[in-house]
This record gives sequence, structure tokens and C-alpha cells, in this order.
Amino acid sequence: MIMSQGARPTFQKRSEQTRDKLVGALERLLHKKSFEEMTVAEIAAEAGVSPGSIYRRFKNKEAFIPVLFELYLVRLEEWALRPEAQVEIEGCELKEGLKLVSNAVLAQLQHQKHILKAVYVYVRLRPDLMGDEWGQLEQQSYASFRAIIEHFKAEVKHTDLNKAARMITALFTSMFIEQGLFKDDAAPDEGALTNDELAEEVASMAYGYLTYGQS
Amino acid sequence: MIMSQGARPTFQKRSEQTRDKLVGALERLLHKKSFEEMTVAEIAAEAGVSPGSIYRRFKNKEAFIPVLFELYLVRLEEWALRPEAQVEIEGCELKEGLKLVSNAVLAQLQHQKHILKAVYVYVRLRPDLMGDEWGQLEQQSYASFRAIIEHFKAEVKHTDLNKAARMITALFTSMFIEQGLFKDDAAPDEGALTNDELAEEVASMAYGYLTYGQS
Amino acid sequence: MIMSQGARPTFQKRSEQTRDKLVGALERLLHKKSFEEMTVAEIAAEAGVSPGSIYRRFKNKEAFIPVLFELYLVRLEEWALRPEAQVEIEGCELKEGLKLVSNAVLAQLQHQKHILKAVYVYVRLRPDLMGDEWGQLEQQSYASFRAIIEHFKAEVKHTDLNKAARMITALFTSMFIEQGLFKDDAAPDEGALTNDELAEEVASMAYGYLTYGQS
Amino acid sequence: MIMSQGARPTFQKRSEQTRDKLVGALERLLHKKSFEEMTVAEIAAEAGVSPGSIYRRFKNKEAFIPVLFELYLVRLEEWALRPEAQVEIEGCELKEGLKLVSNAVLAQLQHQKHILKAVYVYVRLRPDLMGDEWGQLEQQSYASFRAIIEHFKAEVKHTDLNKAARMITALFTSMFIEQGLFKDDAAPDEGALTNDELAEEVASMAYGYLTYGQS
DNA sequence: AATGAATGAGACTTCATTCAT
DNA sequence: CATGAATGAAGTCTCATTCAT
Repeated sequence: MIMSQGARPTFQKRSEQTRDKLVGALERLLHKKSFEEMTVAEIAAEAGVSPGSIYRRFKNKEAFIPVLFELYLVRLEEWALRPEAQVEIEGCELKEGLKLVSNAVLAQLQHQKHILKAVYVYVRLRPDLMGDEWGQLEQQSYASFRAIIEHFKAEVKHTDLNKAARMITALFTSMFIEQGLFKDDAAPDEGALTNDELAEEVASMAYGYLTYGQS
Repeated sequence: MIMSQGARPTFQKRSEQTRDKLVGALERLLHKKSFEEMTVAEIAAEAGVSPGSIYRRFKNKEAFIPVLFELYLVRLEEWALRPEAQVEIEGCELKEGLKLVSNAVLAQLQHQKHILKAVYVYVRLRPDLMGDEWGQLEQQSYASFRAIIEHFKAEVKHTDLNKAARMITALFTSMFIEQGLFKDDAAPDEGALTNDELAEEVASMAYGYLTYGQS
Repeated sequence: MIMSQGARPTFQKRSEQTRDKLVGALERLLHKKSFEEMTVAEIAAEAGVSPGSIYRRFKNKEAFIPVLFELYLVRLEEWALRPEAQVEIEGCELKEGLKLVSNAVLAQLQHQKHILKAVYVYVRLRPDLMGDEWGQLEQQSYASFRAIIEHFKAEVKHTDLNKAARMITALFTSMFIEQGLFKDDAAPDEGALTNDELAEEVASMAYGYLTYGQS
Repeated sequence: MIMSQGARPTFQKRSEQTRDKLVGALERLLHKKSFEEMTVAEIAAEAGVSPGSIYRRFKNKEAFIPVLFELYLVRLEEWALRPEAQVEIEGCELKEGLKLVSNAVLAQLQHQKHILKAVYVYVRLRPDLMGDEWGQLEQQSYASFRAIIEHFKAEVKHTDLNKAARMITALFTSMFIEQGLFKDDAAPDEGALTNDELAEEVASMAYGYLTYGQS
């Protein structure tokens, strides 16, 4: 059960359904406009619910964001269990492993694009709130990359594997947010990379950094 | 003379003064709150000017953003002429050159942090407007990196130097925005990198990518 | 149910009450000042309602006018069913019939003076909007006069009864608006006509025109 | 020299020129939009003068209206001296005389349409101000018609010639304002009368009224 | 518990008028 | 005296939130 800051506890099944309807509506609307451009009434209408009802489920409009983020996390977990997420790095080398991971992560991101963009912008707009959850995600990412690096440590030239993992996390996060999440929006330029290329090149950067670029 | 979309032309010295007062006030307020959280009245008050005066200089509140961005560009040019910006890559090798560039760029960014954050968030919030100018900046960055790569092409393993330049641009842009511009805001975590480290590591990534990571 | 351009549909009894309160308040204020001089806040205050509520019922301030006009039409219909509106022209001659009609119409107009003045001025101020409804009223008036002339056609000298009806409509409309609606306002002069005289004289003009003045 | 309420006295030739420029600009703008829709800045721009200068000539925006009206009166006088205004009713009969007058008056009105509409709407909007001047015009009209009726009194059946003149004045005024001044604006309907027809029919009404319609 | 009407603070913006240059 | 920048009061409208039904 999704339970975030600002979201009200639900004791009945109906409540949960209503909240899911609302979050679903929000997600749908996110394809058309940004969260900031939406009104509470719009979300209510899209969900087929009254504005008043929203405030039984959510403390205020902002409370949607943590819930939206949790929805992302839930989906992330679901995805992690699915076959296409099972990146088998056991037998392969670092370079190949990074490519597999890169592709998988970016693919996953694309499916949640709208949610992530909304949450991301919100975090930038109001860093005071919401900072924590977002940070947790980064922590998780860090842990994953840390493990991968651990696994391939024979090939990695860095002495400080923690720092290396932190940089790799930052690399993937930054590149995928900037290039993967927002790139198509404004003025899609000519030589724009496809997602596959992006994944490949980022993996390549990671590989270069880990094997040769240590400072 | 700064002349952006939505900004009104100035015929008198007083006009320019007022506009500068306003942009200055905006920049000052940007240290306290986001552009979205500000009211027009606040900006006017901070500038010691009446609300009505704003609309003689700016079409509307949004028109501040392009002007703010131009202010950034002007400062960028000014900086480019200053000694600390004179990165001498002539005699050095690729790795050293990248570090120098990285340090210089990040240093420059830090001085304009508030402006850039405001513009960046605005671009994410309303990609339809403002997309162009932002894109131009990216074009310029690309041109610079392309030249650098050209200069060091003996050391670069990539066959497609354009693509390499595009990736390097994306790397610097993404990393510096995500890690340099926004990182301290929310939940500054323990092992956070200093700016110097960030610059160094990003340079290192670039180096690794260019010399070893070609796909 | 009143439903005009710019007016929002009502789903609840309370909505209708609010809208009626608002229109009532507007009508009351119209006795003190012109629609253009009123603020939305004033109308809200007079109605004992919050400014925001107005915009749930009306698209904007202008949207009051069509509704006001519909109120006039509704009252017109109500009046048409009342005994004093039952002009019996069956047995009488043209001259007498015109007098009866003239008196009845002017009497009706006087009761709605404020509404009509507001709508009239608005139509003059913004002919682009609202032109249609006002034109419809003129169409209706024309139809009525056309029928009356048809009824008395034995006495009418004109060959083109349509044209005659159009002129009679214009006569009544113009005279009653200019002299009946606005005359007392500015500088009521000495020899001003009473309403009864006005009705009588206009009827007389109509009679003279129909029986003798054909061109 | 035009000298109305609210207009400031002019002691220099330059002043007069400026004021004429302004009134001219206003008249030109009146072809595009109503006086109420115009801003002082627009009038200034159209006149090639600064907003500040306007307030040296006019107490406030409203002060334009009396001056505009005086311009109308001046033109009216000029026209009265021109050959086409010399309606020779000496030799003709009442019917013919009324037609000549009607045509002349309506023709004159058409040339000043924009000015008259502006003044008229203003009088309706703010009857408290400006009522006097407008009333004077009506007095003048009355005097003219009174003289005409006097001239044709042999043909007129009315005993009270004053009242008859008042009604004829009202007839011409009302019909020409409503039908002549405003008719084409909103929803010009099919069977609309031409100006010639209008003049003719109104004359016909006057004739019918004077010769047969006395009550 | 749900509905949706009502609230009301406050945002943006306009523009007649004033005033420094 | 002209200019046009500055003023600031006031207006319209929005929308997150509350509350009567």
C-alpha cells in the first residue's frame, strides 16, 4: 500500500481505489501538461471524482508528488522482477555488462518518463520538500552500481571504488535525466541521439572512466 | 544592449536604469526563492520601483526569463575575456586540457548559479517557450568542445569526432547541471563531492571516453 | 432555465440560487450606476457572495449581459401572459389599436428600464458581441407589428406591407429607446412629454404613416 | 476657437495646433475602435505627441468628448453654409420639403458618424456630464423644425405646433441615431434600408403625422 | 463519505495621470 | 514647454481549499 508524506491513511478498499483513480488520472494528464499547470479540479474531473474528495485522500495538491514518486518506485520494483530486467552480468565482461545495464535502465526510465519528469521538476522547484525520497532513490542507484563495480573490480583501475560508484551513478543519473528525459522536448535538434545510442555511449563513458580515466 | 523576446526597447537612459534595477532585484531575490514563488510586486519592491513600471519594460512576468538568460550570456562573454578564463591548452596534453577546461567551466557556472537554476527550471516547466535560446547555448558549448577535440585529435580514438564532441558536451552539461547546480540543495549527503573533485572526475570521464571508451 | 453565452450551466439548486442572487444584485446596482462603472467585487458584495463565485457562474464580467437580456425576455413573456398585456385589437380600428399597442409596449419597457439601458449601452459599446440576441428581439418585434398591420391591412395604404412593418418597428423601437428609455436622464427639459403622451404621439405617427404617408 | 468644458485655454498658436492634432488623431482612431476602448497613449501616439502633452491641453481623458462635440458643431455650421445644405423649401409643399430636409440631415450625419457615435455613447454612459451640450443640440434641432413647421403651417393639422415640432424633432433624432448611426454595426440584416430609403420613409412618417395623425 | 458550490486571498496586469529630465 | 518614464490604485480573474448538503 502506497503511503507517503501528506497522503492520508486509507482504511477502506474504496479509499484505495479512489486514490489509485486519482493518481492514474494525474499520470494521464501528465502526458498533456505539467503538474504545475494542472488544477486540482482537472485532476478530479479526469478521475471522475469531486474536488472535495481529493482532500480526503491528500492533504493538499503537493501531496500528489510523493505518491506519484512511490508509484514510480513500485513500478520499478515490479519491473525489477520481470525477465527483461534480469541483466545477466555473470558471465560477461565489464564493457558488455555496462551496456546491458545502461540499456535496461534507460528502457525502464522511458516507460515512466512523465512521472519522473513531474517529480524531478518538483524537486527542483521545491527542494526543501521531497528532497529525501529523491535522495533515497539515488542511494539505491548507488548501491546497485556499487555492486556492479564490485563484481567487475578486477577490470576497474580505481582504488576508491566508492567514489567510482558515486561517479558512475551521477553519470547515469545526469545523462539519463538531461538527455533521456528532457531531450526531445525543446527544439529537437538534427544530430540528436536515439535512445539506443545514448545508452551505448553512456555505457562507453562509464567503461572508459572505470578502466582508464582514473585520476 | 540586452534585447530579448518580451522585453521592451529602451529609449532613455532612465529606462535602462530601471530595467537593470529590475533584473538586479530579480537576481537578488533568486537567492531567497524561486522565480515561480516570486510575485511581480515583490520584484518591483526589491527594485524600488512601482509594479506598473515593470510592464513598461517587460511584456509580462515571463519576459524576465529571456532577459535573465541574456544577462548570463553577457557575463559569460565578459568572463571569457578575463585572465582566469584563458585556458591555455596549447602546450598540454588531452587529459590536462580537459581538467583545465572542466575547472574553468564549473567555476564560471558557480558564479551564475542562481540565474542558471532559474532559467533551467523555467525551460523544464515551459519547454515550448524559451527552448531556442537555451538550445543556442548548447550549440555554442558544442562548438567549443568540438574545437578542443579537434585540437587533441591525435589522442582521440573516436572516428566520428562530431559524435564524440556531442557526447562530451552532453557529459559536461548534464553533470554540471545536476551535480554542480542542484546538488547542494536537497539533502546534501555525506560523501558529496566538492566542486574541484567534480570538475576533476568529469574531466576524467571525458578523457576515458575519448581515449578508450569508443564503441 | 436561463442559459446564455458565457453563462455556466447549473447542476444544483444552490447554483441557480447564486446565479439569481447575482443577477438580482446586478439589477439593483443598475439603479445606482452603469454596468461599466460597476466592479465585479461590488456585484458580489451586493449579492452577498464571494467574487470567486461569480466566475463559477459566469465566464467573465461581460457574460452578465446576455443573462441580463434573457431575464428581460423572460419577464417579457411573463408580462405577455398577464391581463394588462392582452391588447384586444379585434373589434377596434387601426388608430385605436396602435394606441393600445403603443401604451402596452411602453408600459412594459418602463418596468425593465434599467436592464434595457444596460443591455442597450453594451450593444453600442461592443456591437461585435451580443449583436445576435438583440437582433432577435428586433425580429420578434417586427413579427408582431407585421401581424398587426396584416390585421388592419384594409386601412393601410401601403402596398409593401413588409416594408411598412419594418418602418413601424423601427419607429417604435427608436422612439421608445431614445425618448422612453433615456429621456429623463440628462437635463430633463421643460416641455418634456409624459410617457402617456409619448405613447399616444408615437401611435399617432404610426397611424399617419400607415394611412397617409406612403411614399 | 474651440473652448469646451475640461479643455484648457490656449494662448499660443502652437497649442491650438497640438490640440487639433489630438482631436484629429482621436477622430481617426474612432474609425477603428470606440473611445472607451482607446488609451490615452494611443491617442498620443496617433497624434505624434507625448502622453504628457495631452494633459496640457485636456484636463483628463473625458475632456476630449466636449471638444469632439464642438468639432461636430463647427462642421455642422460649415456645412450649413455650403450649397448642398441650402434646402430651398420656399416654393415647395410640405411633403417635398420634409424629404429635402430629411435627406440633407441624414447626409450630414453620415459624414460625422464616428464622432456622433462616440459622443452619443458617452452621453448614455455618463449622462451627468455632457448632458447639457447634447441637449443644446436638440434645442437647435427643435428650433429648425419649429421654423419649418411654421412655414408649412397651412398644411399642418396640429393645433399645438410646438408639440408637433417636438415630436418631429424626436422622430428625426431617434430614427437617425438608431437606424442611421448604428444600424450597420451589428448583424446587418437582409432587408435593411438604404440611407436614401430611410430618409424618405422618415420624411413620410413626418408628413403623415403632421397632416393626418394628430391625436 | 461524496459532492460540487462557495470561498477569498492574492496574482497579474492596465492605464489615466504625474513628474523628472 | 515637450517628453516619456514612472506611478499606483484598482480591476479582473484564478484556484487551492473548505463546507453545506
